[in-house]
Amino acid sequence: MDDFDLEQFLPFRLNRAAEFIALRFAAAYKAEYGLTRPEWRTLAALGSSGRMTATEVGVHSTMHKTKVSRAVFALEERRWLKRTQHEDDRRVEHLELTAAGIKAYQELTRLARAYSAELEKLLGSDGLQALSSGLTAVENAMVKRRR
Amino acid sequence: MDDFDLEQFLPFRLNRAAEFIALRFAAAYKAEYGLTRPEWRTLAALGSSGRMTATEVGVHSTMHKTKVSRAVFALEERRWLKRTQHEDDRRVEHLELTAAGIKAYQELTRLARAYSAELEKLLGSDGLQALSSGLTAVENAMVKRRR
DNA sequence: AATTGACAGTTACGTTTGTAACCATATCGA
DNA sequence: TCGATATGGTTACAAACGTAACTGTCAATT
Repeated sequence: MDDFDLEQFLPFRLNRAAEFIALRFAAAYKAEYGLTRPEWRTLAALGSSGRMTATEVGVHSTMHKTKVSRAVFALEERRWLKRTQHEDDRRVEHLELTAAGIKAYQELTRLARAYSAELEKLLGSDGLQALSSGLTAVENAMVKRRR
Repeated sequence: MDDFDLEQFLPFRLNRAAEFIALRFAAAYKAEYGLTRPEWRTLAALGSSGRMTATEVGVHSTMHKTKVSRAVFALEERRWLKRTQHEDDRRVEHLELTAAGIKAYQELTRLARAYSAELEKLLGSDGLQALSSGLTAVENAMVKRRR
């Protein structure tokens, strides 16, 4: 009917691939821990980088303030995270994982690593390599076009 | 603190890239036509393949029934799409774009093509090539793991 | 000191989503 | 021919989301 093909359109393909790849992993932390994606990301950010502010978490994991805010609240309720006030600037709060949070983080990163290995098998190392360098190109473009 | 890095984790990278790439295009059809993504996808599917059922649209564009259902409703309200009943099976309805729908489809595919060109410049043809073959690998994996 | 503007984080509100239940119709098997 | 089961599509409900407005605090300017 026309020569446009949704199947070939990069935004569509990228979206579909991301949904497929990310959802399979999300299912794990959702089913086993009842975590949302923003919560998992916040946990991962704090777990790997240690103490951070909410804004820093947002930058690190590319999430909007409100998502971070809600995720922090949820993790705090679960006692996986505690806040402490910055002394010099009372607007800022430092976020840090509790012992329980660190434990959860470690279990989840174990899952994440297992999933990475599974992905390598699923995509083949060539496929993985191509995808990774394609993503790097996108990431470079993102920096350039940072709004 | 640990050797896991969210920044390196493929599901995260893929998600972020997809958000970036798709959102930039989505902004266009959202701002100019007030379309949602499911609506755009449905329009694109029907525009390029002609008459289809709702289920077929869902398969073609990997969307859940409910998304398709709502998108069809919205497009119908806008008079961009009309339904006709299948004679042999009254559960099924065939979907088809109206003249206005086809016109919108054509304008949007023009936008889509322009965006594709812009992406090539943004990512470089090497980056684009890599991304595309990486996505192909994911797509092959999706077929294998079709749930 | 008072005013202004910027910034960290939260909250309210309307929209979009996913899950599951649902209706209507069709098909299969006894 | 009847009952069970499957299928196409819709709807109800709760959860998640984005936008924008908000609170509280800080810094700069006067």
